[in-house]
Amino acid sequence: MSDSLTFRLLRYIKAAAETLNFTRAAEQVFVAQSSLSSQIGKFEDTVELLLFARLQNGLKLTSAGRIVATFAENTLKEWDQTLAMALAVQRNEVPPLRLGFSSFINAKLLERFRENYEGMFPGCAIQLWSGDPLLCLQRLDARALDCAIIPLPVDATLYNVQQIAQSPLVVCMRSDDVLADRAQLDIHEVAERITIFRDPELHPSAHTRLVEMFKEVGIPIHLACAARTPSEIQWMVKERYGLALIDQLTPLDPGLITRPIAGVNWTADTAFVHASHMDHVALPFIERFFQQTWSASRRSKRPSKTRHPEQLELLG
Amino acid sequence: MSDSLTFRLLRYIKAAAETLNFTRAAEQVFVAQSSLSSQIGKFEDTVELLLFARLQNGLKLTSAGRIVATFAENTLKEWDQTLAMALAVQRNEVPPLRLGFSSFINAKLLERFRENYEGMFPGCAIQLWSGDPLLCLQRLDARALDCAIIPLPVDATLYNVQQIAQSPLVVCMRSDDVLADRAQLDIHEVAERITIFRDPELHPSAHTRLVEMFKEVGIPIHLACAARTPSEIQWMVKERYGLALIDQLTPLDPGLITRPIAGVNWTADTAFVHASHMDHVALPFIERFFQQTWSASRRSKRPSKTRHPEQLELLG
DNA sequence: TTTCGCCACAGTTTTTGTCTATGGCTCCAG
DNA sequence: CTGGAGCCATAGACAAAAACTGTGGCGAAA
Repeated sequence: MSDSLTFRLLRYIKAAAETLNFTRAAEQVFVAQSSLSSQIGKFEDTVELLLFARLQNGLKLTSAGRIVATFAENTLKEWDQTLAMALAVQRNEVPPLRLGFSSFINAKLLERFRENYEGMFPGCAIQLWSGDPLLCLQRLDARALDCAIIPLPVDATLYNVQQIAQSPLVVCMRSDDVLADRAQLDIHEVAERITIFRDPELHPSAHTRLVEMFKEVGIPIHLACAARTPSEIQWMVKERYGLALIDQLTPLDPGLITRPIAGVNWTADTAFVHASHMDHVALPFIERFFQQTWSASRRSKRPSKTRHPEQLELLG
Repeated sequence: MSDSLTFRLLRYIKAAAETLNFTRAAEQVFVAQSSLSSQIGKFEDTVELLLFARLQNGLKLTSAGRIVATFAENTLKEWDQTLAMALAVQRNEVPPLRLGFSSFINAKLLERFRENYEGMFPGCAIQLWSGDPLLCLQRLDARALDCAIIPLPVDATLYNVQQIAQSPLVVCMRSDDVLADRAQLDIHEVAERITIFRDPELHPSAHTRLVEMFKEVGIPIHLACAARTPSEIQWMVKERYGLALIDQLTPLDPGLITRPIAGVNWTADTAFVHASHMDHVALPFIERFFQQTWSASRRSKRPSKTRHPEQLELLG
C-alpha cells in the first residue's frame, strides 16, 4: 500500500542513496543516525523490499533500491515544483508567462498552448511577445522572456529545446502561375524562381540551414527579396516578385496556392524553447505537458487525405 | 518543505477531491471523518495553502487544490507502479519483456531500447519476437506479447501507440542503375519502376496508406514483387526485379544505393506499441522513458550533412 | 592491539494520528 | 418556524510512530 511511505522517508532514501552512508545521510537531513537507519529499516521490513545492501565495506544500492531512489528523487523535485506553483497560483502571484513567438509559426500552436495553459492555471496570464527567433533567444538570455515558440534550428546546447511541430515546406505561388496545374514540383525547376526568403538576420541559423539544403540539391540560393513576416512574403508572391518556400500550414491569402516539392524532405520545424535557468514557476509543468501531449497528439494523426486542394488541412 | 506531507495524506486529498465531501472521502479511505478533516486542515495550515473552499453548499477545489490533487493522483499511481516494479525486480520475478518487432524497423532502435532497459532494470530479460506488424498486434491482443516496435500506421484507438522514429523513404536501386548518378528523383519518373513492395498482408494498413500516397501524386501502384523482409527486398532489387521504397536508414547490401524522392514527404515511421491492459510491470516505465528521451533525443539532431553518399548516416 | 567509523538496537520522550463525542451551520420537509 | 438530516470543525483521550540519547558490535586502518 501507499501508506508507510512519507515524503520525509523519501528524503532519507534520497540522502542515503546519494551518500551511501547512513551517518552522513542523517546529517544531511538533520536527524539522528538512528532515526534514519530505523526508518529505512522499518520501511524495508514493511514493504519487504531491501533498498540497501549492508556490506562490510559500506552500503550499496540494490536494483530495487535504485528504482525507489529514482522515484524518490523525481517525486521530491516534482513536489517542490507543485508546491511552488500552487502557492503562486493561490496568491495570484504567478508572473505573466512571457512567451516569445515568431510570426512564422503556426498560429494554431499558440492557440492550443494558450487554451491548455488557461485550463491548467486559470487566471494566469500569458504575455505574448512577437519577435524574430534571434530576438527571442536574446531575450531569453536576458531573462526578458520565459520561453518562446520559434522555428528550428536552435542551438540545443544553449537552450532547452523541445520540438512541438513539424510540417513540410511547400512552394507558394500565384494561382495563375504557369506551374499551378502541377500537383507537385521538382526542386530544380522552381529553385531559381524561389527568390523570396525570410530576412536572414531574423534567424541566421535557419537561413544557414536553408542555404545548406539548397546546396545539398546542387542549387545556389538566390535571394532577391527578404521579408520579415509571412504576410509580407505572400504579398511579394502576389506582386510577382518570385516564389517562396513556406510552411504548408500557413494560412494563405486568396489568389495564392502552394505546391509540394518533389525529391526533398524539407520541413518547417517548430520548437518550444526556454533557457536552462527555469525562471518561471510554470515552466516545469509546461515542459511535462509538451512531453506528454506532444507525443500523445502524434498518435491520432497520420491523416491520409488527398493532396490536391489549395493547401493541406491543419493538423492537431 | 516536503515534510508534513505523507502518502496517506495524498490519498486523503485525492479522495476528497474526487468526492468533494469529507465524510464520504473519509469512508473511502477508511478513517473517521474528523481524521481526514483535521489532516487536510492541518496540512493547509502548515503549507499555507487552501486546497478546498468550504462553501455553504459543500466543498469546492481551489485552483491550487486542483494542482495539488493532480499531483497526488499522479504520484500515487507512480508509486504503485514503482513499488510493483521494485518488488518484482528484487524477487527476480520480472517476467521477460516479450517485445515484438518487425524486421522493417531500424535495428538501432532495438539496440538502444535493449541498452536502456538493461540499464534501468539490470538482469531483466527481453524476449524478442520477430514478426510482421499484423502478427505483432494480434499477439498483443492475445496477450502473447507485451509490446512491440513496428512501423506505423497503427490504429491508435485500439492500442497505445507512441511514435519513436521517423525517417524519409528513399528509392533503393542498383548502383549501376541509369538513375544512379542523380542526386534525387522525381517520383513520377521512377514510380512505374517501383514494383517491389512489402507483402501487403504483413501490414495491410501500411500498404493501404502506401496506395493512398501513390494516388495522391496521381500514380497507380504497380506491385510486381511482394517481399517479406528487407533483405528480400534488397535481393530483388539486386536481381533487377525493380526498384523499392525503403527506409533511408536501412543498412544497404553492397551494390545498392538509395536516392531521395523529390516532391513528396514520404516517411517511414516507427512506433512503440502496447495494448491498453498494461500487463507487464515495466511498461509504465518504458512509456515514460520514451516520452522523455524521445523528445529529448530530437533535440540534438537536425544534422545538415551533405546528401550524396550511398546513404545518409544513422540518426541518434 | 587499539582506534575509528559505521551501523544496529534499546529505552525514553515527543510528536503525530486516530477515535469518539459534540457543537454549529445550512437546507429542507412538515 | 421548527425539527431532523447532512456536513464540517473542534476537543480530549488514547495509540502509534518517530525522534533522541546512549551503547555495543564489527571491520578497517593505524
